Amino acid sequence: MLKLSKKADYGLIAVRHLAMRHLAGACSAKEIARTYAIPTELLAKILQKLVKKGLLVSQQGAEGGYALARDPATVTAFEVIKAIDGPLLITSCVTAHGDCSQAPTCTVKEPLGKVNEIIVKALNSVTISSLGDEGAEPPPSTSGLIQIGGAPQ
Amino acid sequence: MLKLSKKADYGLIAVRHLAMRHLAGACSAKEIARTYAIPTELLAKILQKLVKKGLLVSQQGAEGGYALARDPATVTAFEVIKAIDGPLLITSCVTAHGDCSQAPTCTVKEPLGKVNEIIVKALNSVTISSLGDEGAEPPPSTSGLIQIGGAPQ
DNA sequence: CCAAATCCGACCTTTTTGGTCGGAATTAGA
DNA sequence: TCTAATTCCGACCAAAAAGGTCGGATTTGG
Ligand code: FES
Ligand code: FES
Repeated sequence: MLKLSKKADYGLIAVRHLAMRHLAGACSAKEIARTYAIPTELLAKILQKLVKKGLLVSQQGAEGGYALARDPATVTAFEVIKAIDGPLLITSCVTAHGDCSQAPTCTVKEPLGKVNEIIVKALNSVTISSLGDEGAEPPPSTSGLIQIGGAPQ
Repeated sequence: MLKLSKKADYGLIAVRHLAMRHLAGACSAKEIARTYAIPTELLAKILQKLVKKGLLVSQQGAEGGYALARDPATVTAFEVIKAIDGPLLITSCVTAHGDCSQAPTCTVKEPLGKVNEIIVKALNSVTISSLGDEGAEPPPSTSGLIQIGGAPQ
């Protein structure tokens, strides 16, 4: 259905949270989970994935926790999503075994590939620090409301 | 995982096929299915969905089949996808009951909403007739510059 | 030593997706 | 009129993915 996974969403939220207190110490998974009402163990697993990909660093032991590995301005939403959900491929032909029976006759994967590129570019233009702005200052006037979903019927 | 469903892919292929023989007669689901090695009944159900949404017209009885309801140049990939998979919403918060527990504290759905708009625009810039010719004809408008993060304020 | 925390992998449940089946209604043509 | 071809429609099923949980090992600061 072309939607982001909840894990990726959680990861984005957590990374943004870490970015805001980047210069402070590390932050435990439990604390982040409680702040945003995310299942603790699930968030922990997501964060561990991000550690493995090198986006975060973890400090074990008491008073430990997670922290950003790089500057928030250099980390993009696409990196976080890719680390959690795997490579972003809009075309559904890419199963694990790569055996799309339609591949020889499929006529839409090429134009769709271009769309894929556009999405990646869009996601890459969103840095973690730019996510920070949104929440730090509560928007007093909701003038720029985003409306995309059309009336279905 | 942010990927298109196979049904949507099948639908795109079928619609494109119909577009190529737009001026010829109708085309049976079985014929299309065989051409592209798609399960017949599954394709039929997809086509029926498109009929219900008004993108296709169907002719019952012997020698019947499906045909495009409108000019191929006026139908976009986004319409086909939306008809099959429902409204395109990248944020995972939008379940059927709309009960995202993170909604009050979520800090990423707004910037992600902008990304969503970009995707919709990209999908809307791909018409069915442009799928028809594989001649690498890049859509001249709407796809040149992508800028989302830089809301200057 | 002990408590707090990450780490890690296995496991389960729910939801979504892809695919199938059988039969009713409709239509063109013999 | 009769029949074959075809759309139509809803229910059903199986596989996969997503979301979430658990228990234990390991590390670290006090
Ligand atoms: S369906 Fe796999 S190539 Fe398009
Ligand atoms: S997770 Fe639902 S609002 Fe972001």
